[in-house]
Amino acid sequence: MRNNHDLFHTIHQLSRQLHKSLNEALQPFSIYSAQWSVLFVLKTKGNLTQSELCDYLSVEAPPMTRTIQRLIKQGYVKQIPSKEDKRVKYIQLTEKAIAEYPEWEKAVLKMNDSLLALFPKSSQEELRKLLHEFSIQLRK
Amino acid sequence: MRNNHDLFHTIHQLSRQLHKSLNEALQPFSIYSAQWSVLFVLKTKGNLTQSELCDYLSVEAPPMTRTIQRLIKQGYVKQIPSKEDKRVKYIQLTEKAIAEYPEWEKAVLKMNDSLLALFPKSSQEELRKLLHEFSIQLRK
DNA sequence: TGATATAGTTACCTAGGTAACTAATTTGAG
DNA sequence: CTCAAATTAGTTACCTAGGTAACTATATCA
Repeated sequence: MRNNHDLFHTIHQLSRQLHKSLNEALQPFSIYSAQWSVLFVLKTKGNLTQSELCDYLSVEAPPMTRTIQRLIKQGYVKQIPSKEDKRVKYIQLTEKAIAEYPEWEKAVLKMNDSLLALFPKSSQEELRKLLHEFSIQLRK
Repeated sequence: MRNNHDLFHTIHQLSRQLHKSLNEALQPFSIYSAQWSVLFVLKTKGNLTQSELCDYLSVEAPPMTRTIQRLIKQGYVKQIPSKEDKRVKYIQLTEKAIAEYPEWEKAVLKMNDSLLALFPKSSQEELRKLLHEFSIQLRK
């Protein structure tokens, strides 16, 4: 019983800590973690609609709208109206974003590595596996 | 490399999902997860100062001030000025909070159980262990 | 005693959630 | 086949949660 509180609390705390580190790594580039997550998905998956972005990142539509509007203001992303469905907007990385992406990625990978440096590779794998299983069970 | 993004993303997502469930469980009582976490610590550890609460919950002082002020407004908690140090305020559960606590706890435990029901006990233990180790490594 | 540290607050920031809405599309009953 | 009803994509407004910076008041220390 006590243990479940602790388990959930540890997950929550870890999440905040990782977020904080990510934001530190991205600070020199004036982007925040929410924006980075969108840029990352777009870079790896190609152009997506906003709802596809929501699905990939498991985020509701309203925060996604906000993040995208901010990325547009920063000139990192463009909204491209779909021709088949007038409701849909595809999100596309700009040249500027593609040019700067490697720097962002370098900073993020460096931070990730430093966070995981002291945590054995085998434990990382095990943790990844367990979290994934848990996460799937929750969705049932 | 990709894997680290996934690992961190999964933790983050899990954290939000658990939070959401906790808030659902607490909704009938009009308290939110942040308030519950304070009530829980006070019940198990006894009266604490605000900074002790911050330490236990790994939360910065300003959000703690807000959560406590809300609990005061709801009549669940009292601030008791320390006699030795005029800066310090001890936080104490009210009679009302102590009376209602068992209901809250029942709802939370029920939700926790249902979230973990499909996730084998041994995996839970393993996950707890790994998260704890990781979390300690990060603090180094 | 003057400099420094600590407890708590205030103001303002990002992140994510729900509810209510608009506009466009899909469905299904007649 | 058609048109009203239901669904879907995205936005707006407003909520909780947590963070930093700057501040006040008190304590500690050199």
